[in-house]
Amino acid sequence: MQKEITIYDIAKQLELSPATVSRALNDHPAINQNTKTLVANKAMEMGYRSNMFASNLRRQRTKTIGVIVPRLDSAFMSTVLSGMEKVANESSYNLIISQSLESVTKEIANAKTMFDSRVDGLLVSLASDTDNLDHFNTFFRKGIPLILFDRVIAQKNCINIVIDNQKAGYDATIHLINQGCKRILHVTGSLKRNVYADRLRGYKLALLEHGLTGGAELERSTNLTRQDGLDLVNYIKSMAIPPDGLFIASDFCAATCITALKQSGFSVPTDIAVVGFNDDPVSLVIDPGLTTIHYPGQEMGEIAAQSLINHLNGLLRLSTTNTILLNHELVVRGSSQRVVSQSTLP
Amino acid sequence: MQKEITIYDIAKQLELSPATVSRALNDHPAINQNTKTLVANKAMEMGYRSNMFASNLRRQRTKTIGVIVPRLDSAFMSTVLSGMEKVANESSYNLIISQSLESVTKEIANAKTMFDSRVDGLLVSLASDTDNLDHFNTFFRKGIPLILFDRVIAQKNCINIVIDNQKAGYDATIHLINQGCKRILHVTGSLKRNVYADRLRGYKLALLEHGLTGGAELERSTNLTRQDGLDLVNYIKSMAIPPDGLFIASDFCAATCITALKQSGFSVPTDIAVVGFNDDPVSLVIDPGLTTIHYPGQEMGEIAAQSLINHLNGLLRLSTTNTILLNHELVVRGSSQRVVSQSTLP
DNA sequence: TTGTATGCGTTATCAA
DNA sequence: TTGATAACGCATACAA
Repeated sequence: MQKEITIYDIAKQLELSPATVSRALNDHPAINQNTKTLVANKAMEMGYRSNMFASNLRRQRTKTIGVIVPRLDSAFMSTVLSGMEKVANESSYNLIISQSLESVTKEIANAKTMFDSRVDGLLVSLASDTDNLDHFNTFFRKGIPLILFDRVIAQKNCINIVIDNQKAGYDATIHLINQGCKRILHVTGSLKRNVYADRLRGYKLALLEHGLTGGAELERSTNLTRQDGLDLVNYIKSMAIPPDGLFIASDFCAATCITALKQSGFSVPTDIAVVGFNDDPVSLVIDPGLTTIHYPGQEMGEIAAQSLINHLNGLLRLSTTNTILLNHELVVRGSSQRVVSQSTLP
Repeated sequence: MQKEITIYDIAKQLELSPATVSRALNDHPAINQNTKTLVANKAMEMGYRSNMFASNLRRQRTKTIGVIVPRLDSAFMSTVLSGMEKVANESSYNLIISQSLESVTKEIANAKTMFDSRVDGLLVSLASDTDNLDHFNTFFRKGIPLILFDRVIAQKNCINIVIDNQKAGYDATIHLINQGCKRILHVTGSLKRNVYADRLRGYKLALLEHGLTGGAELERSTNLTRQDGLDLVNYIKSMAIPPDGLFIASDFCAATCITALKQSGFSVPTDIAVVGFNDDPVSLVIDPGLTTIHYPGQEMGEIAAQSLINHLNGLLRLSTTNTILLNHELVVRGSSQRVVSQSTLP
């Protein structure tokens, strides 16, 4: 447990002032090049490490970004986080990550912790029951940038990074219609959240455009869990006229549902064609392969982190950009392909 | 962007000394209860938040735990992280998370960042090509606790948290043997890593005990990716005598392999029985359901974080405990069940 | 039970 | 190009 080396120690050994050492270490333009290398070498030799607290205390910034997500243990979110970590790391920002577990109460507590940790900026995807952004007012008041991604609420002074969920929902539904589906059941999550409300809107629009029937019986709002996937089959069996198409807003839920459908004697895609959402790894494993909307998670994480860092460096003004829209893509696999006889299973 | 409130501001308003305010805020025993509530209320009223940097600078600790994992975007790792976050949050520790992307070079860089961030302790799962713990020497020297989990290297002064991978490998293999398999192919990852080396050892032991043939032809070291799962089928088709059992050290790889096997006309489990590892969500979705070793990820994360925090609080001495072994469990599903006719698919 | 005084390690301002 | 000095906000040893 050796003593910690400070710039004073370096200064003493080099017969310089601490101020000069500090400037040399920070590559200050007004410092002689020779002095810089001298200091750098000495620092290395003595095993110096800068004290970020002292530095942060002085500079009033932390080089830390806070991240609040609904759940850490989701395939989609882990790709997003992976992208964020990559970008943050490259710009030598640290990431403090916490999860709301889909509860606004915990989200509020997490926001407070982040505030007390004095993060330079915040990246947030909202819990399923969050109604407003009041708990981030402390951030807004202090001018700490907040970027919402995936699950967002539109608000001034706050970038949203999303895909066009309505268009994605529309694309998915149109695809089913093109495969000959006439009666399409849509299963979605909490309609408080843009991601689900927008997909539903897209679905309805597509039906409307093609003069197809929708209505309450064909719209199910669930938690999109494994169990919901299984329950769905019972619901389908209970229907007077079962659907011939299924658009489920989560791949994992869709995959369990397909498994259960097959066990109940339904044939996929012949009896019921299925489209999921997210392009979760599971969609490649299920048989038949799951048609889905590819969601660029890694990219979304990278762009969110990069936008925040750019803003912090004054390279991007939040007020000029308000929403960043990422491209999604329909990935057609076996679970929905009726027109072409041979599936494109991987 | 209002001015930041400090304990001095509170002290002035209350006509107390900053020291008293500081102590009151920290619930110091020597402070009058009335004073405490007085200070607490005033702090709340004025919108005070403590400055962690000033505090850390004084106390020489950070209330921050560093986490280095191979990949963020894995189902298993995200459950581990979820457990860690839960425990850390409850004890008001922050988590700084970074990924090595399976590269020892990046792991070294991450370790340095963590060191400079002055984390109070470190939770690490090693990259696939890490040979030793030299890059953590700076931590050892300063007495900063390091806990390795899942992918570990045994070392003095450093807790390992693992499951008994050898026993798990043994259990998986024995199960296949009990299902009548005589020729079992084992597919695993980098043998530098305990998790894979131990599983292989367990596999070999089980074969040995039952007088079954093993050998190089039946041991494949891969990266356990999706592609490896697909390639495996080609390998199997190229074998003079194909295996009748498959023990794959990763569920996702096993699942893709099953899909490919079925497409190549193999029947699972009749022709080839398959056992995976991890109890990844995918194992419930694949048809037939994947027999696997349940790996307690969430629990591992919780225990790792809790052990570290206990140590930091002086409640647990690292030297007394060296390895914490978590229970695994064989979960039997359809992919391996030959003896019982009806599968236990969910 | 409370107050005084000091230092934690940096960086920014001003001066040289 | 470098140096002296004063904060940054807090927690503690010592005094009272």
